[in-house]
Amino acid sequence: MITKYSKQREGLIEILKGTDTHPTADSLYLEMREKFPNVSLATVYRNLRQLSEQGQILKIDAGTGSEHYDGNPAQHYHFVCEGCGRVYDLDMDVFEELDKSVTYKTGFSVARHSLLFYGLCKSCQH
Amino acid sequence: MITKYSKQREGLIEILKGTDTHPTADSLYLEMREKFPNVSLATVYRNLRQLSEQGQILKIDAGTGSEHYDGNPAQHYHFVCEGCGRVYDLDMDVFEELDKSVTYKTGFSVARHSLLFYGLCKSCQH
DNA sequence: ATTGCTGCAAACTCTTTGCATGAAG
DNA sequence: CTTCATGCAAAGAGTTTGCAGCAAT
Repeated sequence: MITKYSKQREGLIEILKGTDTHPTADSLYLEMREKFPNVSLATVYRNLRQLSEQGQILKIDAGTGSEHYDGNPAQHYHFVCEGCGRVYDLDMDVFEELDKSVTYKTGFSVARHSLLFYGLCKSCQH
Repeated sequence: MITKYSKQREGLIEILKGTDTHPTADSLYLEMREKFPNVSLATVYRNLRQLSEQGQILKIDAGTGSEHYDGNPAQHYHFVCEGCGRVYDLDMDVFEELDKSVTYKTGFSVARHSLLFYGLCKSCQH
């Protein structure tokens, strides 16, 4: 898991840590092109994969057709708007004991869980 | 949302209601070909989509690359094995009030939630 | 007779991979 | 000078769609 520095990866991390909009690879690519006009989509994907495998960022499978990425790797929950596809952070307590309790019940070794809420955000309701 | 009867859709429902293995479209297709040797993958996909839009079955986005389908449309939770990719039903209480509490906190209209646990199942641990 | 469903093939979207070049250590 | 990262293009996987014929109402 040795890694060499790259401007592109650094830039990607910077964008991700600086937003709470949970962008997809494609919109990250568009933002990246402003700083790095020649960056390729493949580089964005490769770095996203590496960073999420290292636990530096979070991959969110929201069921919107493409993955969303979260610069905050700490356990927290999300709301997915079925109107606009946006993903929102939720400010609510994490169920800390849940994984252990499932492990106990099932005999499976539970590493983590994901909790996603679906519905319509404020702008998509009216 | 008017629907005509079709043997293929009937057969698909039958397979789905008769298993708890949460198959993917592709493995459902393989099973379908035993009853309907000429059925096409497109038909499987079209019916899966229709049934899940009607709420007759559940689509589970487990992050394994392809969607899994569940013949039991009642709210319940799942465990995804990161070793073999299998999806298991969990026998645990549903957090009934959760959606309402998120609605209250955020102002979003929450329709449902999905809770997935990740780890290794018994056969994949040793 | 009308409308929905099917099979087939082609198209589409998202993501990964092979390869030659370039940058980091 | 060795190894990893990049850009490009091509390939891959999963899913959807257009269309002509068929089955259900």
